[in-house]
Amino acid sequence: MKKRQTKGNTKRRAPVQGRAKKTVQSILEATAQVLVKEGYAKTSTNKIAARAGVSIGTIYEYFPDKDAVVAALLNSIVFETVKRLQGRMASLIQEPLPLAAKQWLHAAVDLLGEHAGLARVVVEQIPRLQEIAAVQMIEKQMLAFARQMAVESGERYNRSNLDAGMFLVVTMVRAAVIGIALERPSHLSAEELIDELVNVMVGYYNYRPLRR
Amino acid sequence: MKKRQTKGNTKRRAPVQGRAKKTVQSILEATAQVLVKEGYAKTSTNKIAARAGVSIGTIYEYFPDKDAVVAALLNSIVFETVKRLQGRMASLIQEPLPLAAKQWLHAAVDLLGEHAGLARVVVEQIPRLQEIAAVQMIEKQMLAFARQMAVESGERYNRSNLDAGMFLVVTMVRAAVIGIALERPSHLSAEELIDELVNVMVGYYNYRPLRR
DNA sequence: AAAATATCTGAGCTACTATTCAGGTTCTAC
DNA sequence: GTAGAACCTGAATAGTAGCTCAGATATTTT
Repeated sequence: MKKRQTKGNTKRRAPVQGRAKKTVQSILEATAQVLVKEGYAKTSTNKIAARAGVSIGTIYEYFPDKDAVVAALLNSIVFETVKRLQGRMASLIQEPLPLAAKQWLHAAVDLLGEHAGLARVVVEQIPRLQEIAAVQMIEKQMLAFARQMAVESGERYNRSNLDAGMFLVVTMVRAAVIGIALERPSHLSAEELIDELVNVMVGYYNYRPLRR
Repeated sequence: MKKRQTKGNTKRRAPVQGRAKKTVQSILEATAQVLVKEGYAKTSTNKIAARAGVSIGTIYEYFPDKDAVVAALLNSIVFETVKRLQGRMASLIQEPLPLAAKQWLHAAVDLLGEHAGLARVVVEQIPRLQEIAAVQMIEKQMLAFARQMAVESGERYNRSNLDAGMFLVVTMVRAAVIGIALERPSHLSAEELIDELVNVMVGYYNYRPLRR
């Protein structure tokens, strides 16, 4: 079935003519649809080809394997969205931190919410998510925020618990954002959950343990 | 391949003789090994049977399908471990909360850490994890802690932000525990991460926003 | 318009997969 | 010791997976 060992031919043609670019685009769109409808495990290159209205061979003209198609889809969605939000993001740096954090969180929750069906599949079914470039990019932004909040919160941190704190903040905020966007109980609004999440963060950064 | 629709025959024999119980046990052990070695997607009933040294038919004598085998494995591990920790858990209720939380977190991190290889596969590759009884059981305990801490922390909460806070705490602590047990960078000890996690919680519960 | 290149097709190959079932073996109860 | 239940076997069924490749079609370059 697989031949993961003999990687050999990971390179494929890049589309150069207009029609080929459209073909690739339709493959990505079909991939999103099949993923949402069938889940990752039942998504096959044959189904993608059928839905895209292209022959199976065409997929392998541009992608070395199934995972490459999925990775390309995710990268295209995230990079496109990040580009759209870039302006808003840039202006955030000037604002007072809790407010900036709040807006960043809103943007992140919205991004996931817009593609909820796909995001659900991606988050809970796709293995090796961390290896995808687009995901790494977003986490890097989160880390920047976390570090800045820690720095501004003053002298409590030494080298070691700064690292620990940042690791936790990144891990926990990621989970919270995903939870708010995809698993939020209907009686809670994203708005109030984000407010409360900011409270968690501010509470933590303001907190001074009695003695260490 | 599958016939999820026509569920029909979900019932199988339960082992009654000693030899059958041993067989089932060896199937579960083999399942754990194959899962760790191959990952969920590449785990097949045939591989499990081969590793367990039983014929493929035997698996279907006791389990209706592949997922049932995996679910049985997880339930057996968690229930067994929970039973082992039951005494420790019970005595926790009396202790002051931050300390109790800390010990509970330690137990949870240890539990995952003891089965790290398997836990990694389970957490990142197994779909519909929430449906497994053993998982629900652990989350329920977590919720109990979160609620008690909120109650003891006094009058800040109204109905709505109490719910929001609990949702966040459960979501975030789950992610933190998994992260500490499975993705902890080597220069950070579980000990200090747990301490810092308790700080996050206590900081949050003590925090009083300026105005609402 | 011919040659070169890009694009696309789909039958076909191999390697699995989950699951069944007819029949054999071992145990337990009478 | 014999009937019947419990247990176990493994060839067989029917299906899907990923992926290749020889060749057809379309576009661009010369």
